[in-house]
Amino acid sequence: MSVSTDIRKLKILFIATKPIFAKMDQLMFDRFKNKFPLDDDKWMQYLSYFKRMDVAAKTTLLREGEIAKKMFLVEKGCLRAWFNNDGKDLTFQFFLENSTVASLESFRKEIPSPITLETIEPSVLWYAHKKDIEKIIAEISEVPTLRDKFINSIFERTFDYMKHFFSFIKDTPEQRYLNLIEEKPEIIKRVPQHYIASFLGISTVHLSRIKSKLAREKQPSQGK
Amino acid sequence: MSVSTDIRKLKILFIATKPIFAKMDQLMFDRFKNKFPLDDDKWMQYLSYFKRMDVAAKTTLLREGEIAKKMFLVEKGCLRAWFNNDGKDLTFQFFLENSTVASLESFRKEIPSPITLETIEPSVLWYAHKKDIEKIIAEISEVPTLRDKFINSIFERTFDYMKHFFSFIKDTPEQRYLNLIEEKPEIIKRVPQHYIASFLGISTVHLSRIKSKLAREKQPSQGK
DNA sequence: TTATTTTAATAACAAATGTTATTGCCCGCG
DNA sequence: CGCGGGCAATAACATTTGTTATTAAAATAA
Repeated sequence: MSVSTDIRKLKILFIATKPIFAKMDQLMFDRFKNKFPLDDDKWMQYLSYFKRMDVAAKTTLLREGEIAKKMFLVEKGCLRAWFNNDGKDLTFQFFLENSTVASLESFRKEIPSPITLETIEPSVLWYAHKKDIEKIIAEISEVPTLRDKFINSIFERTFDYMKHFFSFIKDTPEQRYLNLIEEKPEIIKRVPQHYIASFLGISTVHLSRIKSKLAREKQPSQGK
Repeated sequence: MSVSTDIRKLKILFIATKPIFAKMDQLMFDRFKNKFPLDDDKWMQYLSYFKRMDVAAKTTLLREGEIAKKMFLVEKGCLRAWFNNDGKDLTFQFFLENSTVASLESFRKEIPSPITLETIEPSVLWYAHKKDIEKIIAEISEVPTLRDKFINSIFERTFDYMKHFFSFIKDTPEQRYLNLIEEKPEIIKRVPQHYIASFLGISTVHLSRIKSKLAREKQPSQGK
């Protein structure tokens, strides 16, 4: 259980990914612009920074200890961020379509990443290198309205983490599970349960118990 | 227990505070500059935005539901941020000397604050109004180096919340308590234990148990 | 000082949660 | 197809944690 860093996790980026230098389609283009709100002209300049990659499930994109040099955007698929604690694989975040993905602290400070990034489903990602992302951010930062939008997005992330932390001091695990169903139903549907358990801060057994309890409460009478 | 929003909590700012329009001293000046890194000239322009206030312990600076229009800096004293959940008073953050204090989400988005800000000790604070803080931030944002520093500080806050959240999925309450002793020993010394308990996500009784267990382990033999 | 209120420790009991082990299902791979 | 591994449900038991109540100490106010 603490032994097996299994073989799939050892696949390295350039082995697993076979980058495909496809053209970014309109949908993806719009998503990027939402994250990095430059106008179209500027964008055309920068599009070449981004490369598409097609990866299998359980592919590691960044390993704990490495320094994050790329930022990813999810066109299709599902990822998780996790760290190892005492032999246990603890998942603390999920990423679905339209998310930007990076080991944020490693990316910004160029320190070894405390976390691992890994696909859960086969995924289509776009990535760019830190240097190039920084060029875009620098450009954004010169325009007051864009800059505000960018800064807002950072604050929003902070608020998200705050709220998640709040739920650990105010909610029971059952309530946290219900919140997740309410707020991110896609996660429940697409992510294996044992990953969700660690995200909620409980054991897999306990999550299973919560589910069966909820199921029981919902249909107290279910004649044969 | 859930009933008493006692009288002291109802003291309102301008009753409790008696603003003293003192001159900001050199130490405080330096602290501000650390948070809002403008050069001295600019600072002189802005100093008048800040007002000093002297408040008693248990004074409410911002009540849940109000919109935050001020940001505070702590010259001396200790504050906490808390919210009410199901009749329980849950503390999620402490502020000591040299902290900036605000209901961040309320301050930025001008929405009712989900939290209450309250002094724990008699405190000396400096505050400025949102409009004025925004002027300073706008100015900072025009200078690339200062802007980077500012953005970094936002990220740092995000990382702090992330790490605190991590500790809820990887550590036992006992370990979280030990971490707090290690990382913020001042908090342990100055903050009543029942506030620390909710910060750690446990009951007061349980924190008390943890403490006595640790004390027991430390001195297994303590002859008469 | 005396009287109140706040805070902390402890015990006793109840409830929640973790651990380990077992079983069965499902799915991808040979 | 059939096999093996990953995944989920469940049971049984151990441990942790919460709740309520009691008491004492400490801080604060009158």
